[in-house]
Amino acid sequence: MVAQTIDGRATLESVAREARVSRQTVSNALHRPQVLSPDTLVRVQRAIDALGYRPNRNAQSLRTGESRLIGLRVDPVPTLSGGVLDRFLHALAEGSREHGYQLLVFAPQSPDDELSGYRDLLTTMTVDAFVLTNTHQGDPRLGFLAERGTPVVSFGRPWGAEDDHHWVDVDGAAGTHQAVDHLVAQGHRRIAFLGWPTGSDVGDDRRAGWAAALRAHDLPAGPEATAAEALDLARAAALGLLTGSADRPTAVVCASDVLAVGVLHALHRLGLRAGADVAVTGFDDSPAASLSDPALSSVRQPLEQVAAEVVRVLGALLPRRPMPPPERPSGVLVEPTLVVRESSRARATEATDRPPAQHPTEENA
Amino acid sequence: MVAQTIDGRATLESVAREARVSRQTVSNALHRPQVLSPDTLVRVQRAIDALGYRPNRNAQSLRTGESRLIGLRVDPVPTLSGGVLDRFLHALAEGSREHGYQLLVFAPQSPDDELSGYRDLLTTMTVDAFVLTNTHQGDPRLGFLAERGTPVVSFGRPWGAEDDHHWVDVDGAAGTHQAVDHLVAQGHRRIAFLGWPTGSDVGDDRRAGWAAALRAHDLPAGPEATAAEALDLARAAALGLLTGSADRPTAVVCASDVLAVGVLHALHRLGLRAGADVAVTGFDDSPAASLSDPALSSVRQPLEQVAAEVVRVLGALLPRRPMPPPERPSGVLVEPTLVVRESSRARATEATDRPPAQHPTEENA
DNA sequence: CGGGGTAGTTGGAAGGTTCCAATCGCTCAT
DNA sequence: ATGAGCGATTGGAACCTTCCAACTACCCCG
Repeated sequence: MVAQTIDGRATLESVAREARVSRQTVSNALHRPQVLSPDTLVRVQRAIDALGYRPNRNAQSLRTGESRLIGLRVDPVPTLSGGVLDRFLHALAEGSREHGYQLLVFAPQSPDDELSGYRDLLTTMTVDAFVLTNTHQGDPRLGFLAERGTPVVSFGRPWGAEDDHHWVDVDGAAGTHQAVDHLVAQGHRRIAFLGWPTGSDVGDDRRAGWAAALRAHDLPAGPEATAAEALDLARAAALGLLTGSADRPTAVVCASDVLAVGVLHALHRLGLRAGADVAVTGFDDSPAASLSDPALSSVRQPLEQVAAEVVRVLGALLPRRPMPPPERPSGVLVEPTLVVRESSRARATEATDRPPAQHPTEENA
Repeated sequence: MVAQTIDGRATLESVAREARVSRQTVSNALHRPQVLSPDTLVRVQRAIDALGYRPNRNAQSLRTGESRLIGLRVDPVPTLSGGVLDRFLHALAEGSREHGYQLLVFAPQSPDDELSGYRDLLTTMTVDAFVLTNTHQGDPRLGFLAERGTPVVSFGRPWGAEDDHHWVDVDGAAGTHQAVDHLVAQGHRRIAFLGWPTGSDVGDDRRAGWAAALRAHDLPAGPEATAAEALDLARAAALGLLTGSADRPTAVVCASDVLAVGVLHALHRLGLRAGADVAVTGFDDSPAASLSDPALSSVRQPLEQVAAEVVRVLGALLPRRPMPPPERPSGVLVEPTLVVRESSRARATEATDRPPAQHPTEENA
């Protein structure tokens, strides 16, 4: 009985013949099995298995107008630095698959027209939705996509006024706050901050967490400095921070791992021991963090969780149901976790200090 | 005149009406413009522009049986470590686009069935071809895909006997050979190697380059050691290498950046200065390389070039022409480049040495 | 002046799916 | 007994494109 089509690909039609039912019944077996009588269902199932039938995705997409693909742009200059993209991408692909979607990764086409890539994928009906990363204030993509009703979720919140889109973000301020908590628990009182130049939303947020934590602990505002995301600039700024005033900070919270490594270098140059003399924390837990000497404590973004949330929010937007409830734009903020390593751990002499249980160490991170 | 369809999407049909020609003529205008009379062509073109028409990719795919998507699996444990995936992915997306293809990124489904993801994407006609990474000897994917004639190019050569598929790879041996050349030019004579445990094809290849280079320079085989890809193991192995024998090596070539950073740590622990006392080179030029102290010289894989070659080879395989010439499997080997930083540069006192011009320094890398 | 060739253009069909309206076979209440 | 009602199943149409065969002018040559 098992009669394949010429080129071996089973179709709805061929399955229907095999099971001696109509096309539509096979389709129902796949999409609304409850409407079929039990014995018909098993008969169709058997035929499907026998022929190894899998629906042709292109035909489905053509008919339904949905491609079940989610677009994600990868930029030439990595917007998600140092291995962050790796983790996020995998988590996103995984999550999408669980919702029956797949990920289409594309590169920007023309640097002048920011939107062309998105427009193309939409008008050719190649993708149903987008995940945006690295959105900035007044990002033209948000308006453009909202205008044509494309489901969009951005990794990164709308820092500006209009938050008329869905987003998922990591609470950077909570991350630096955690870092300060940890340092205070280690006995530190003068805690400095090394951040990016003012004006970057993410950077300002991380600074705010540090400042708020100092206030929460009734500590005076520590010294601070800024440097762009480059090792030599960070090192120079750190030198200033560590030699500038009479009472040197005993700890430095940084807005990124690169900045933190700059501090480590500065300490080394000054003959100070990171961890023992001055504690340092970074942000992002990039691969470099565990390789630095001493290993760098760093705030780790829960990218798997971010990706899962992104997919969840997108999933609610996607299957264009009849009369979609005018769902208000939803924002989700997830908490990062400090990974404690040597750069912020007191040495053996102070090992009697109760280790703060809420902060995972490398082993269980 | 400009009459959009109800929901705003232009179709071939609507363009045809607008230009007062038949559907087929519009299709010809897109695919075989030379068969149209010049004035018809411009008339159709005008209509296309006026309506903003772009062909529906799903309909095209259904009709032609080609989705114009290339599948790439991203694995939970990053097979391309430390930012390598970032670069490769972007380059691949870019290259695909230039050939009219796009990249579909998927996560493995069930860990037990290695092939299920590939099979699904094929039988649902979601992708036309695959790019494989991290292929190993007897990789089941190669046989499976070859069996059903799927175009495949792997990043990584078939180390085993049967090389019946197309591949692009980086000449790791050439990379370590370059490193040795550079070190010899700096006056080093006792050059050690720190690699991975024997049995890894990639690792063995990198070791072979080091060994061959020593022979080429008439140098005795230096000491060597192995460690798995972990910082503490690398450090321990490096300590053995540096303290084991009477005449300590003055340079260590490593099979990875992690191993090299382990050597840096060991040197620091021994009170030796990396670069000045013992030169060190890594492999992959991961972000951590430029952050280490001192900055690590490292062999950089030309991933952009690899991706371009992958797409080129795939491009030749893809449009299923009538009677495809039984093209023999082609292999492409591209050369990596050593990026020289402080970890392998003699200090100021020896700055009179002529810097080897063939090796780019960080600035022009 | 009629027939073969050609450049340009055309309508029908197919590709595999889902939506829609209709049909079939029963049961149950009247 | 009969028609309403319901669960189960069905065929036709549509989604949009490309392939194929055919058709229309028109030119040229015999």
